Amino acid sequence: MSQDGIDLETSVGYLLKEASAALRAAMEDVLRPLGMTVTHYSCLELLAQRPGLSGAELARGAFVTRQSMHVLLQALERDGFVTRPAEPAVGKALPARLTAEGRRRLDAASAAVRGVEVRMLAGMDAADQEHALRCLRSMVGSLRDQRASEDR
Amino acid sequence: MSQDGIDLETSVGYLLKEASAALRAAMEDVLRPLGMTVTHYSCLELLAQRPGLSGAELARGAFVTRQSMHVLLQALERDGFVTRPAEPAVGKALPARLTAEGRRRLDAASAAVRGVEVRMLAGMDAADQEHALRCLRSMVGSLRDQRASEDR
DNA sequence: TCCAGTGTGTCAGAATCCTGACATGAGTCA
DNA sequence: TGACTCATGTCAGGATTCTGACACACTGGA
Repeated sequence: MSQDGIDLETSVGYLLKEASAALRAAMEDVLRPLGMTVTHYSCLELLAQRPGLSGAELARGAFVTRQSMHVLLQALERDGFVTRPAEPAVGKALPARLTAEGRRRLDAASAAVRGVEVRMLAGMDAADQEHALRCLRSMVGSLRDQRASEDR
Repeated sequence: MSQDGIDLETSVGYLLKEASAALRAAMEDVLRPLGMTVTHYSCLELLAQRPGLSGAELARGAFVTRQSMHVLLQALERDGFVTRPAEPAVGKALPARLTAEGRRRLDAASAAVRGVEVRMLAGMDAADQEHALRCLRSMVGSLRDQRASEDR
């Protein structure tokens, strides 16, 4: 078998993907009864914490392209969960904001997602969680540096 | 702002998604010059470590549906990287195996991906990595238990 | 023996997301 | 002022993935 390759059982990268997939599946399970998708929820949650974000900024925060966020925002606006000015006040960016209805929908979804996260962290004490946060931030930072150094 | 919602800066779930997205982007960057996609690579790596896996098993290991893995396997077989018997020896499962050419392709890709993982873990010592592995395994386990208890 | 349950391969259609491209507005610098 | 770069919104097309469905094969219990 020529011991090269990456051992899946001890690969941080594989575990990372596995955990992310499991989290996404669990979120889909609790969001489906609410008629929401994960990207749906991510967009609303971002807007709640940082009102006035533009479509491109929301896309970066939700890890999708701005084209995908564009169609999502159109749907959210059509359904009355989000409002955007008809014309940009400055530049081209259209700052989006939650409507009262959007906030209501988000509150239900947010509670469900928080439940998922709590259950995900069961079995880990506060020190473990703090350490996990530091490790994840370190990984993100290292990957970003590496990517930037390849000028792209 | 009514302090509900999930603080994105301190949410393990958000960081998890961010790290996973960054890892995937970095892998795409190094695999693109080799003419491979991440799912492509995942399938080959899985087969190298566990020869004879069926399409459904590969799908679970690569976190896609078995329908998606089905079309991927057709392409890999057409390109001569993977072989499968024309008829199942037992049951319906068709055990897949890497060809010599597939193994060659994988070796190059595997080295590139290992480089990404090494750079991702830069700044973390052995103890940190071991701790991160335990945390990730704990999260996966908790999420799976929760999902199983809802019988689906 | 029969039969329900589970796992697998496969086909067809739909939904989702991305790549490519274009035009516009703002900032920078010579 | 004008050229250049960068970020944004938007449209069109294509690629990828998923959902739904069907048929078949093994297993275990009634």
